[in-house]
Amino acid sequence: MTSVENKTQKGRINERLATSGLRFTPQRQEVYDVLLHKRDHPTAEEVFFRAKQQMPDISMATVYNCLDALVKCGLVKQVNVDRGATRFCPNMHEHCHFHCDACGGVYDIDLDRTKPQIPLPRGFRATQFDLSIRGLCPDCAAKGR
Amino acid sequence: MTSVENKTQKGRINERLATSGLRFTPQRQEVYDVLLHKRDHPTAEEVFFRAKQQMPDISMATVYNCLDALVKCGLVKQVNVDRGATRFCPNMHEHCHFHCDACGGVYDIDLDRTKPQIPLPRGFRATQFDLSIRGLCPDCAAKGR
DNA sequence: GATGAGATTTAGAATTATTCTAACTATTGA
DNA sequence: TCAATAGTTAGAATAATTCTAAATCTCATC
Repeated sequence: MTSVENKTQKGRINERLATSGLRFTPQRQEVYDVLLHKRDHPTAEEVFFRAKQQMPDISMATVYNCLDALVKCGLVKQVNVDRGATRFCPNMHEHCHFHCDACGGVYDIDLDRTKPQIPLPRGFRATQFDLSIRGLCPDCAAKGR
Repeated sequence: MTSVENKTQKGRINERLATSGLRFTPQRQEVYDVLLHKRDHPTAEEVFFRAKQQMPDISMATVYNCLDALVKCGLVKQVNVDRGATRFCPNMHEHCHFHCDACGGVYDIDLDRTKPQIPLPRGFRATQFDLSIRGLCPDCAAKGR
């Protein structure tokens, strides 16, 4: 990340937090950085370990708080893969998630052009669609797992 | 349920369990009956309370075991609503779930004619699509919540 | 800069949903 | 009938998350 990119990114997170009445803190910045840095949909615990590398005193409770704040202000999405721990994702584009049954990986699938259209019975009012797909990722499919 | 329907239903559960190498037991029957009786997507705990009415000695562990067996043999589907407890559903038709943000209710939405078609990037092999929709159910929408 | 209100962080306790364990019981096939 | 196997049970253990209360930080105002 160049220093200019870094600055605009900081501006954005600061602004987003502010509009939700939340403060910009080093911990929130760090947690967000972790998510931006490696986009593999880490769990709260994984975020905690990665954040600890840069900020050894950060606590698990703070990671939960920060993730919560980032979700609330619209910078981060929660991803629920079945029963496992919640995962987090800084991709706010219209997308869904592919879960590989072999390696457990989670991949973003773009939905820009193909939002599913589901006719709902009379009276239902939908605000959010959430699609998840299971199967084999390209690597695991190639290995014939 | 008439006695004839009851008989065919018993035959079906027995057969389904058998083909998965599982035994037909009164507890599994009871748990399945609970799900068929009120199709409101109960949690394991709710199933436990309802089953206890008819079978006071049934235990929570058994309810989990039975639900697991029913899922394994293809009579029941698990429904994950966000972070909450897993819910269970005896509807094996192609369908998805609508979660009402106001009352918390879960409704089946039929997908017979409109399976979402998502173009996956090269290499991905999907085996299962899982769509969930959030919003307001007809009741809550009408009450303007 | 000092001050105080309110937000945030922290460690650890508490909670919730679920799985595990080991003893007991029931069923099935030889 | 008997042994092998499957299922049930209560309670302990675990995993993920939320709660609590004290300490710390931040920001607007003096």
